[in-house]
Amino acid sequence: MKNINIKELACELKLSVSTISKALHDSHEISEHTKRRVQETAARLNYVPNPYASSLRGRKSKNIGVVIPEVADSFFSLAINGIESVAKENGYHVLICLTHESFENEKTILKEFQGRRVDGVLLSVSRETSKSDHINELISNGVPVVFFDRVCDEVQTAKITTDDFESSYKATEHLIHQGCDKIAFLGISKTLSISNKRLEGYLKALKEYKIKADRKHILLCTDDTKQNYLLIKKLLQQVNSPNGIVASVEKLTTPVYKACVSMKLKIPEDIKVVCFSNLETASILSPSLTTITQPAFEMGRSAAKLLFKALQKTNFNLNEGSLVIPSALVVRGSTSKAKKGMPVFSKPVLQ
Amino acid sequence: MKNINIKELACELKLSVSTISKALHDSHEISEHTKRRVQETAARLNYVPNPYASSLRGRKSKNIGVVIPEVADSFFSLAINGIESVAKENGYHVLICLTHESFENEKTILKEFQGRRVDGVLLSVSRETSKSDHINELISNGVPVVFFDRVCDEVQTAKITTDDFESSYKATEHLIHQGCDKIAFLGISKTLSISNKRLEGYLKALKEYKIKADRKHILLCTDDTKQNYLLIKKLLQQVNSPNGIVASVEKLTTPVYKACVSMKLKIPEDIKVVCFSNLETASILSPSLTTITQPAFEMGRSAAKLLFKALQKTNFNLNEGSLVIPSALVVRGSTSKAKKGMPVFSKPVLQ
DNA sequence: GCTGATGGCGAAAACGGTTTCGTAAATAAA
DNA sequence: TTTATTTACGAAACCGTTTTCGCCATCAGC
Repeated sequence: MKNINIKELACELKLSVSTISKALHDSHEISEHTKRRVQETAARLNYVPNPYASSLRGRKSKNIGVVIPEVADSFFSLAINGIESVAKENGYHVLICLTHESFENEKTILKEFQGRRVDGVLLSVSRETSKSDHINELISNGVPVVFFDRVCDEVQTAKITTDDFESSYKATEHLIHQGCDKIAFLGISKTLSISNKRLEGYLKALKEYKIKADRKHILLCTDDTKQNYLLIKKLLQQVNSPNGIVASVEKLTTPVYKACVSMKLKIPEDIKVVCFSNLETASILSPSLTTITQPAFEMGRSAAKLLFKALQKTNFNLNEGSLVIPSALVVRGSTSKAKKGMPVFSKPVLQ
Repeated sequence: MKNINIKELACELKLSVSTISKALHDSHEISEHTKRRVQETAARLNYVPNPYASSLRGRKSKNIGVVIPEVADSFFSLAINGIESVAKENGYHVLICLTHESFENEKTILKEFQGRRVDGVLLSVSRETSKSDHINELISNGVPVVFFDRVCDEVQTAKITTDDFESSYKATEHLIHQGCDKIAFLGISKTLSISNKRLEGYLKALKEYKIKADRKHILLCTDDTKQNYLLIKKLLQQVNSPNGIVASVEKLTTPVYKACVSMKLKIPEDIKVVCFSNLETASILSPSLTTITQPAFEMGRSAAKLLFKALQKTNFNLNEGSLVIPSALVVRGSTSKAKKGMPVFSKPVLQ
């Protein structure tokens, strides 16, 4: 059925446009009788308000922007689920914008958001992002921003993160306890908050256990899976080849496993692997993967909740809303000391 | 820097609002000199046009809606990548709406879209969707809809699908060739297009190879992973337990593998598994998973391209744009006849 | 019977752009 | 020189809502 606008609806009901609008918003100015009449006729004639007219007048779009590096990643897709659940509760829509890990893309997107296409932004920065002017400008233009996972420390706003440092420390410590003494760390960025904190946690653990950190064991991966595979393979070919790997992001899982297969290294006998990952399939990998599982859904939810608080109360101070939600180390086969019924190739060196 | 509107910009330049608007849209009515002046000042004063004002007047939102059951799924997240790439090329934004497989949610979302929040819709219906009035109403209100993957046959519009019937046939045939004679099919809906076509392909293969279809081997799974696990376990416990499984959606992978582990059934020795899936980790599962890999990215791109064609040409007939993009059967360990160095427990029955 | 509240509604101004139409000056054609 | 055309711009309508303000009627209080 053809859709009408408020003017036609007013005409049909022989009421003014303003009365219709008020009736549909349940205003106290309008009698119950009229409200019912309006609502019934609106439903009958298939009236759906034009959101742009409302947004223009009301200065709010009922959209929030979610700016993330990519969507084909368990962490981000679970976070989206969390965000969407809160958005829905608040009658909001979710605009997903992908930076594809490009700083330029991120700048372009945030610039556009200054036009008020969205009322607020949930942001997980690209791995190229090291400056934050574009974010501060958005905020200074009145669009609240809440970071989640990948933050810019110098921006004064709420940040929902997980305990990157501690969990990376735990992951590394776990590898050490399992007998690794040459542990590699796979990062994805020199500037990215999470990558650095995870690196620091790793280094702290090495230091604590008196293991000398080796520059050659710290690998900076790229955005390309194929290339990462080659880089990891090269890592495994070097003279002092590692017997443990901490992979700081999920997308490195497949290249790590494949590189090991190609190098005929058995996990966990020859090399043990732990990965920051939310892959549902971690438990059915060959071998099952020990992971640092991030609270992706909760992080999305918390970030969105905070954003909506800021949108509701004008004087809400986002600086005080930051939250750290702990990740969990889930120990599985890829770091076990010896696989049942299988020969042990690597000797535990510590413990 | 504080953001200004077109009126203030006009004031600053001592020009009229209409001249500014035209200059920024590179209208022939405006002199090159003025255009440059306007563009420079606009950039300097940080002018970002309000999209709602434009949308209201111009009757287009520069948004497309993507309505899908869920986002934490490789197929859909890859499809989103494809969609987003095309949207970006066209200067559009992507509004992601999740139905969570609920028909009611789907109806609510499409109803809202009648308000013109989006210029067009890419839709993959929920598994509960069996009627299509809500879709037809949206279309009859002038919002073009392109289906992808999960379609409603009776709706007259473009559909981008993959060869569900054929690939399911191939998957089943492959299992038969590998020696399975009791093959189970795991579906997710009685009404869903893909589920039914895949079921038919499966049945066709059984018939072709003179294998009697067994009602007890056709399982309707739910939306809950835990429950699916239990259902599959029950399937494997029955008297005439299957020695092959065709799982029609990706999310069934984990429960299938876990159910097999719990039943102490070895894949592929005791039971072979093929799954419709775009999981990147398929190749590193234990054992690696034979998949029907759908062209998710391409399907997203094609659907989006078609939608934009319809948005550009007013008389474009979407009925003629339908496309079937073939899936690929990628044979891996979960269906191999015998694993190297491992005893073969199940005997090939056919061939 | 007069004043002050109150309840129920309508007219009109916003919101910030785009687009149509008009017009003055400059240029070209006659 | 006169007329037609082109160039470059401005005024104002318009998109569909929301919201402010004003109005009239009714009613209570005195």
